Amino acid sequence: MQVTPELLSRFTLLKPLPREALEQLAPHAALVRYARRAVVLEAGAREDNICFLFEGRLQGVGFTIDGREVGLYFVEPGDFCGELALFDDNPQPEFVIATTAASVVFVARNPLREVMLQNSSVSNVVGRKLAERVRQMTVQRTLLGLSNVPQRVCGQLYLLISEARRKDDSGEIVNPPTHKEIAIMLNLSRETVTRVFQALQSRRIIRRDGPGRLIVADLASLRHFAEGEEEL
Amino acid sequence: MQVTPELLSRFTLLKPLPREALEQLAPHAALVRYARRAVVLEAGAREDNICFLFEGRLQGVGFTIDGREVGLYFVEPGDFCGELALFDDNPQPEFVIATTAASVVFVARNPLREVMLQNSSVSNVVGRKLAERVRQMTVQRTLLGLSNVPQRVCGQLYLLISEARRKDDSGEIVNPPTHKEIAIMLNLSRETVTRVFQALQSRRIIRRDGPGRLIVADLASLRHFAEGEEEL
DNA sequence: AAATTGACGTGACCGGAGTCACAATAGATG
DNA sequence: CATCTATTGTGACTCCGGTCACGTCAATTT
Repeated sequence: MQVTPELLSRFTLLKPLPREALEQLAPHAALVRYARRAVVLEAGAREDNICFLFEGRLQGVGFTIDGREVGLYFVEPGDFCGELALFDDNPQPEFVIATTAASVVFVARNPLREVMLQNSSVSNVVGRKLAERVRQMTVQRTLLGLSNVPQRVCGQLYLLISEARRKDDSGEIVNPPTHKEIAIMLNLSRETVTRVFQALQSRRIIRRDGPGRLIVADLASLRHFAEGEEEL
Repeated sequence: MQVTPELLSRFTLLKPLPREALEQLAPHAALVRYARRAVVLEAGAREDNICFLFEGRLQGVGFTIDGREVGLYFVEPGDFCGELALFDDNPQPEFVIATTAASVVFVARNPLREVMLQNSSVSNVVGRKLAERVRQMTVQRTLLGLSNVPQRVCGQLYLLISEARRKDDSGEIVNPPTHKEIAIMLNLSRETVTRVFQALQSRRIIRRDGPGRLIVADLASLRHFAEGEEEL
C-alpha cells in the first residue's frame, strides 16, 4: 500500500525532517499488515528495509539451534526496528515477529541512509537508539545472571513498568506479555513464570485488571524481591 | 602520561584521520597502565573518555544485585570501548576490567565527538562497531538460551576461535580465558566448565599447548557438540 | 452452538548443575 | 629457592526448575 509523507511524519524519528526529505522517502515506503505470529523481519536475511511500527506490537526473538525461542525486546507503536541495516550490510541478527496483529511501514534502506547522512538529527536519533539498545541488552543480560529465578521474574516485571505509568508505590503494565513471552525472555519454562505470578498474586503484590492490564499494587515489595532482599 | 599523534594513529579507528585531527585530539588523550583486575571503566558513572586498548586484554562485565559477575565481551589490543558516550550522555552500562596488565589510551569524549561529526569515516566505523556489538550480544544471548550446558560451552569455544586462526578442521585460541571467565560469560559455575573441558580433552577435541594457547584439534566435532547433534 | 485454539493453573517426578570441600598444579613474587 | 596465590581438577550431596501430564477457562472460528 502506498504511503504519504504525512504518515511518515507521524513517527518520532522522521517527524523533524523537512517536507522534501519526507517526499523523497515516501515513494520508497510501503504499509504492510501482519497477522499475529507473522514474521516481519527474518534473521540471517539481508533486510533492505527499516521497519516502523504503526500499530500492534512486535517482538525481537532469536532461535537456538535446538529450536528454543529466545526473547530479546519489544517494539511499541511509533518506534522502529531493523535499524542495523543503516550501519552496515550484514544480515539482521534476530527475527522480528508480530505478537499481535500489526501494521508496519517499511522504508527502503538506501534512501533512508541518504537522508540520515544529510540530516544530523536523524543520525543522532538512530545512534542514540542503538546506544539505548545496547544498554537495554546489558540490563537484560544482567537479569539472566540472577540465579534466583523468582528474583529474575520480579526484575523483569519491574523493567516492564514504563516510567510513565509508575506512581509512588504502584504501577501498571498495559498489554502485559503472556507468561510464555516472559518465559522466553528469561530463559525459563512457562510453568515457572505462572508459579511466580501465583505467588505474587497471593501476596497481593500484583493483580489482573481485566485482560490487557496488570496492576502492580505493591511496587516496593516487588522491588524488594527483585533486589533479592527477601526470598519468594 | 602524554600521548603523541603517532600513538593515536596506531588505532584502526583513528588511523584514517588527517594529521590535524590527530593533533587536535592528542592534548586530550592520556596513557594509563592498569594492573590485572583493575577497573578501567566504571558502570553507572558518566564516563567522559573513550578507551583505546594498547596492550593487554579487557573484559566488559556486569554485576547482578547479589554480587554475581556477568561476563559480556572481551576487548583486544587495537580495539576500543566505552564508545556509548559518543552517542548520548547516559552512564556507562557495564564495568570494564583488565583481565591482564594493560595499557590504555583515554581520549576525552567531547573532542572525539567533534572529530567524529566532521569526519564521516569515524562515525561510520563507530556506527558499524555499535551494530556489530548488538549482533555479538544477540549471539551471546542466544547461547545462553541453550538448555544443554555442555553445548553452551562448546558454542562459546567455537565463537572464541577467531576467523583468522581457523583452518579447515582445527583452530587455536590464543590467551584463552580462564575457566572462571568462561563460566561468568555463560552463567555457569566454574566447576561445570572444568568438567566440560575434561570431557573435551579426553575425547582429543581440545588440547592445551603450554600456557596461553588452546588447540582445537577437532573443530568439526566441537561444532557438532555446539549444534547439539551429539550429546556430551 | 459446537468446536478449536491458546493462555493459564497445578501436581508429581527426575535429572543435572550448583555448592561445598578439598587436592593438585602452576605461576608469580620476594 | 621458598612462599603464596590463582587456576584447575574431582567427588558427594542437594535442591530447584524443567518436563510431562493433566484440567480449566476465555476467546475465536466454523
